[in-house]
Amino acid sequence: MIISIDTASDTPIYQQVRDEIIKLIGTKELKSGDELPTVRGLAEDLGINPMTIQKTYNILKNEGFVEIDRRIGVKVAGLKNLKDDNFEENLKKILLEGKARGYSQEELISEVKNLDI
Amino acid sequence: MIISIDTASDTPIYQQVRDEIIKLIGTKELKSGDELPTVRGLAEDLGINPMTIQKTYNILKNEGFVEIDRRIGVKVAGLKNLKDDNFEENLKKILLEGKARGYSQEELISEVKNLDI
Amino acid sequence: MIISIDTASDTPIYQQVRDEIIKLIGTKELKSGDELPTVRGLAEDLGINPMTIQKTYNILKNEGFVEIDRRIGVKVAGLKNLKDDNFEENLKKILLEGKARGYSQEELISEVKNLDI
Amino acid sequence: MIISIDTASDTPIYQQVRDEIIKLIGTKELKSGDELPTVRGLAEDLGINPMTIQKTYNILKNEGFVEIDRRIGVKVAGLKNLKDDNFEENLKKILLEGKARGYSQEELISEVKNLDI
DNA sequence: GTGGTCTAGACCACG
DNA sequence: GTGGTCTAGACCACC
Repeated sequence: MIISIDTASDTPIYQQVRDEIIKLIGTKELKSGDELPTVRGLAEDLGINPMTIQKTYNILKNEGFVEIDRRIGVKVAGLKNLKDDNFEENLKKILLEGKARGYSQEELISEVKNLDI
Repeated sequence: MIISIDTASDTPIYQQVRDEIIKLIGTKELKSGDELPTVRGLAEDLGINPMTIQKTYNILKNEGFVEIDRRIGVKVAGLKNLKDDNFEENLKKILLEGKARGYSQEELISEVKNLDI
Repeated sequence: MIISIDTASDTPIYQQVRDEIIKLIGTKELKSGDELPTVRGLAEDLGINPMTIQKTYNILKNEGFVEIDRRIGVKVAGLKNLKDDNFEENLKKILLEGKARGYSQEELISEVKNLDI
Repeated sequence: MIISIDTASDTPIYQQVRDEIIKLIGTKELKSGDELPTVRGLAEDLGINPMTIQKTYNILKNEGFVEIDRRIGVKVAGLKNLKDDNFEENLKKILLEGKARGYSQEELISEVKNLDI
């Protein structure tokens, strides 16, 4: 599982790791039922504090993306619709920023279509 | 100009104000050349410190969304293409989060189309 | 005389006008004895307050670049060496910034040579 | 790290500190990876408010000269070419001012060469 | 009038 | 420990 973080970024590391894992789910590189690395293992790989990964996994659980089983570990949750007002708000916000930056409707749509290539 | 902020949120106020203003530019409620409220005026309206707005305006200037004219105040910059790698990265990230949440390509595209209504 | 200013810039207008005039002297587009526009005329051309140009001319006089004769107006001063510690300090500062930005000695020297083309 | 500021100057303190740090990078007294003093530490040393240094570091980050790692603090960024139109503009402006002041091409070139001594 | 800078001191998030 | 945010109130430069 390829996750890259940037310790010099101003987004918190736990957040970056969350985003990266969600991206992997979005691209289907991680599918329902797939197991995620252990907290300790991933922390070592990334050279960061295990507590940071712990926090990431808790967030992902609360958001419904993963399930945590003390015996098995962490695995990607079954597909349900995780539609969320807050998410739609954020999506709209960034799409409007795109408009403000001068992107046309067509350009934004092609960004969406490019995801499935 | 209607801007709403949430002082209890964990996203910084200056950031929220930035996002709100960019949304207004995105929806064309603010057009090139329109004047923004004065630093002090907006700060008073929102019940926050002028320096916070000062920071917001400075960021918007650096991002190219507004121009600051000592004589007049702050106004929305002329339309140029403010395409930015970082922005595209963020857009892609949130679109993939949409996929991970179970949104279909069509649903995401209709979000884009809804912007122009 | 072609002078362009940017009212949205954060360098004061009087400063911009000063810099532009000095650039014209540096490129020999303005030579010793040449007359500068009147305060009022230049202010009108640029669409700014005459006091601003007045300030510019005073600065240029104090720096030794121009002479002001109440009867004739403002003209470029005779060539003398206006070497100045402060200037050398500034030059060194910006050259070092060039090094910090990764410019090589050769690149900086070619910038100097390009002035005479 | 020796940084001197002049609180009576009309160039902002945060700007002076920025310039001083860039000079240190330019002279290689600060190299890639070197850690800068903490915000509070440097502020105390200089007898100024921490927010002023905060602003300096933020500017340096945006300009690409430093990286801010939450875990460590602020360090000099890896060498990349930070070439910038605005910088070249400024360089040209001051070089032309040199010509206007009567410096010959050779004198200006020797200023560049002196940097490497 | 406008934006820009600075202070002193507080509180928070991150790791 | 680090940097980041915010306040309340002051003073300054520019036009």
